Amino acid sequence: MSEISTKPQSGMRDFLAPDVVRRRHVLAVVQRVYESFGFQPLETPTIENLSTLLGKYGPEGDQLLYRILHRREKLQRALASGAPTEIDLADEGLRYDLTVPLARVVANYRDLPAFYKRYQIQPVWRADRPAKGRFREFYQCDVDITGTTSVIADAEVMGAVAAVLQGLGFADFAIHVNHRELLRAFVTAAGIANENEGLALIALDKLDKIGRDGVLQELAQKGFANDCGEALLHALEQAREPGALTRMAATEGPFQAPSRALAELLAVAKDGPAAKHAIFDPTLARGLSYYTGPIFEITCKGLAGSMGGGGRYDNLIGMFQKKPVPAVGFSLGLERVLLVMEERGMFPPLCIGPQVLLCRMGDVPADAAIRVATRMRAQGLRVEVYADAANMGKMLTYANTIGAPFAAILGTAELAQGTLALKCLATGEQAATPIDDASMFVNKRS
RNA sequence: GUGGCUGUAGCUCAGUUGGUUAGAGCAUCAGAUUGUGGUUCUGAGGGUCGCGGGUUCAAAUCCCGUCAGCCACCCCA
Repeated sequence: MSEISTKPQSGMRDFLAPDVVRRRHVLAVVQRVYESFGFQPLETPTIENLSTLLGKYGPEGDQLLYRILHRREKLQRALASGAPTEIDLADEGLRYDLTVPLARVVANYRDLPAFYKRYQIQPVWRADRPAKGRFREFYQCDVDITGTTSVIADAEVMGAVAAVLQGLGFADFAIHVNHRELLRAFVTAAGIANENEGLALIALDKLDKIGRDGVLQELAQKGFANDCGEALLHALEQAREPGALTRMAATEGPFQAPSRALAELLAVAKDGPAAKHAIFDPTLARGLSYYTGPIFEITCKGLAGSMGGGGRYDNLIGMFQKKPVPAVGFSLGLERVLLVMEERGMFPPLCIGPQVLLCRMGDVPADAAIRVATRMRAQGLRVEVYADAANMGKMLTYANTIGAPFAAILGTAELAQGTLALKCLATGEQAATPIDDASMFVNKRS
């Protein structure tokens, strides 16, 4: 009697071998490329204090945090207190991204290098509604550089993710680049109050999808005066025209500084892997509230959301210590990358199962089979021993089922001679082979 | 959070206007074949028709509710 659901939790998945090898294939490229840029690995705990997590991502982000209920006495005490609030019931949560844990680490280990370059590949959790390419448990592949406001750092994180995508075979992705200060200047110039900046930017972000009228409608719906919306749209449309960035960079006023910064960033990035991919996009707005300077987002044809995002966050680390430390980072979403690669058939042939199934005939003792398998494995072969006693037809069928390309038949005759009847299942070729030559036989035919 | 679609065997799905004991393919297992597989043939196991209620002589089928999954939007990686 089994009424327990065997499905994984909504928004979370089991990965069987074919999934695992594809994920590993991508992660191997990510790791290799990140390390080639001089980033060093970091891993942090799954669980963080809620005080670490709360207030860093904006109100929507706080809502999506997985919280961990108190245990035992603490829980009893909280429940007994009458009307417990969320804060009374939990003081820990699952990490929501890798940037905030990094900020905590930088504040906690004061002896890190002045320019701490770390990469981190770990799962994060968001209590979001699952959809295509969106999960509640997913992997982020982050690169960050702390301790400098240099444009080199910005360009390097852009270059690192661009190099990863190129290494995986992508050619048609775009890295949208914008600047928080520039957005703020647009919003202010249009006569919109600072506290409504977020609302306005969300509407603007949709310009490509719902069009000019759609954005105006949405702005009106959110209570913005018509001429405010009109002014904002007009300014942004002008900013999208070719040469607008250089023009703004040359014009005194609130647009000048961020425009100059972006122009410089694009100029520097041009000599790295992000060349050809980086584009100025004045409508790009990102949801996370900790960004302060340049912001990035990667898009790719055929993908609804983004493959990755990032930006500069010069005030986040300062929330964990007195001394502010500037930082910039970029995050690739492993599942998004996999989704596109899957749809486009971008994976090379990948296999990991056993190369050889060792078929023990009924009259061969089990310990002899183990001895032979051990000698074969010592040659570097991946060997599975058929566990049950069975006739040969069944064992060969099983070899096909698990995708093993070779079968090694071990009967009393072979055992006496120290050989194996090695069979290539694709061609049917079979030869009596000394046990220690098994890898030669296999490698010659693989 | 909004809108839509779908829930029948492990998987993919049929199932007529509501009508006897709910089917097929794939997969699994067994046998034909106890030292030679992929093909073929024979057979077997496997179902609370998502769940709950209603209408009806009769419900997988119609109605209501609910849950789950998928798609689009929103937001994000």
